[in-house]
Amino acid sequence: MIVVQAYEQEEVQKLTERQKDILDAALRLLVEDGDNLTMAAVARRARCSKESLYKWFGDRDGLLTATVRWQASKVRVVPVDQGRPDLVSLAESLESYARDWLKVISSDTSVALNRVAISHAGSGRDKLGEIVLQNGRFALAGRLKPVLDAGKRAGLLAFEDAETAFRTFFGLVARDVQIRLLLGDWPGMTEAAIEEDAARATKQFLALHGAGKGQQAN
Amino acid sequence: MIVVQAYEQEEVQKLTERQKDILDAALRLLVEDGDNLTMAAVARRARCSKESLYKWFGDRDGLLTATVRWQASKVRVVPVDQGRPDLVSLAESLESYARDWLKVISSDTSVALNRVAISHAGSGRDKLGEIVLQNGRFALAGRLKPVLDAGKRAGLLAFEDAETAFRTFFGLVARDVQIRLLLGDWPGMTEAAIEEDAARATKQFLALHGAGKGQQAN
DNA sequence: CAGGAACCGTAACGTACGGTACGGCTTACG
DNA sequence: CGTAAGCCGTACCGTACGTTACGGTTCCTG
Repeated sequence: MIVVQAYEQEEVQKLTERQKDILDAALRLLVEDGDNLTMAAVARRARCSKESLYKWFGDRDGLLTATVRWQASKVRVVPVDQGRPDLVSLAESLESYARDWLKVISSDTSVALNRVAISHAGSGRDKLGEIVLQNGRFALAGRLKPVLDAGKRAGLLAFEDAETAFRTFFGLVARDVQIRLLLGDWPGMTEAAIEEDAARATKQFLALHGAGKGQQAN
Repeated sequence: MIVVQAYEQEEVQKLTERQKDILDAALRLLVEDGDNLTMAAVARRARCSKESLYKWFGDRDGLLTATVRWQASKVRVVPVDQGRPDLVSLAESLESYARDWLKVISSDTSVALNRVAISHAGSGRDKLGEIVLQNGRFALAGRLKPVLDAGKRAGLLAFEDAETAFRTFFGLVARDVQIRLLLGDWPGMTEAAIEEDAARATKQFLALHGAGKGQQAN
C-alpha cells in the first residue's frame, strides 16, 4: 500500500542518518502537538542541540520544509501495474488507488502535515502547500491518469479529458473526509469504512464513465 | 445567492454596531494577512483600543471565535423552495446548491476562515473547526437533505441513505477545489467555471441517483 | 597520544505579542 | 457646570520562542 521512494534524489539523498532521525522526531512532534513545533522541543526530542538544528536546516522554516519533504519522500501511493486492461483488473486498480488514497488522507501524519502546510499557505512565506499538493493530489493524478487512459484505449472507459475524469474520481473517493478531518471532526474512517468507501467510489465512477452502458454526464 | 441570517439570536444579537464593525475589521485582516492576526493590528484597523477588545471579547481566542461566528451568521446558503418536485425543478435546485457552495468555498473569506480554523484544530484549544463545519458542510447537508428526500418521495431519486447521497453530491461538487485553495493553489474558479462545475456535478449526481434509468452503484 | 572537528547541553539575547494600566477626551445626565 | 462612565491612544510588563554563543564531551585522524 505504502512504498518508500526517493522524492528528489539530490535533496533527500544528502541527509545523513542522524538528520533523518531528527526529521522523524520533528514529524512525530508535529503529529502530537500540532503546529506548536518549537526548535527547543525538536532538539529535546531528537536529543540534539539547537545549534545543530540551525546548522543543518538554516532556520525554523527550513526545518519545517525539510520535514515535509522528508515525509513526502516516504509516503507514496503505489502504482498498480496495468498488465491486461480488462474490466475486472481496471476496477481492482481503481479500488486499490481509492483505498490507498483514503488511508493516506486519514492518517495522523497526513492530517498534521496538511494542517501546517495550510497554516503557512495563509502567510505565503514558503511553499509547503505546493510540496504537499505535488506529492499528494498531483502525484495521485500522475499515477492514475495512465490507468484511465489505458482503460479508455481498451474501450472500457469513456471520457473526454483525463484530468476531469480524475477529478471526478477524486471527489467520489474523498468526498468530505479530508476537510472534516482537517477541521478536527472524526468521520469514522476505520479499515472497514475505507474498504466500503473505495468500493462505492469505484462503482460510482464506473457507472459514470464505464463504456458498457450508455455513459452520460460528461 | 448569499443571505444574511441570524446564527444564534442570543449570541449575535448582543453585538453592538461598534462591535460588528470591529469583527468586520478583524475579518478583513484575517483575509489579508492570514493568521498573523494580532490584537494590536485589529485595534489599529478598527480604530479602537486594545482595552476595549479585551473588555468585549475576553481574549484573543474570544475575538477569533466571535469573528468566525460573525462571518457564519452572514454567509448562509439560501434554501431553495421545493414547491413541485418535478425533475426539472429538482435539477435546478441541485445545481443552485452546487453553485452557491462552490462560490462559498472559493471565496477569500471562506478560505481564510477555514485556514485559521484548521490551524487551531491542530492544537485543539477552541472549537473553531466545529463552528466552521456546523455552518458550512453540515448546514448545507441540513438544507439539501429535505430536497433529496422530496425527490425520493416523488420517485425522481433513488438512494438508501440521504446522508450517503448527500456526501456523494458533496464530493461531485467540491472535488479537489477546497483542499487546493486551502493549500494555496489556484484551481481557476471563475464564474464560468463554477457554472460549468455545478452543471456537471448535477448531471453526474442524477446519473447516479436519478430513478429514470436503472440506477446502479449504491 | 595530540589535535581538531562535530556535536551536545545550556545559558543568554532580542523581539513579537498577549495582556494590563493609565491619562486624556468625549458624551450623558443631574 | 460637575461628575461619572465609556472609550481611545499609548506605554508598559511578562512570557514564549527564534536565534546565537560558548564551554564541555565524544570521536575521528594522523
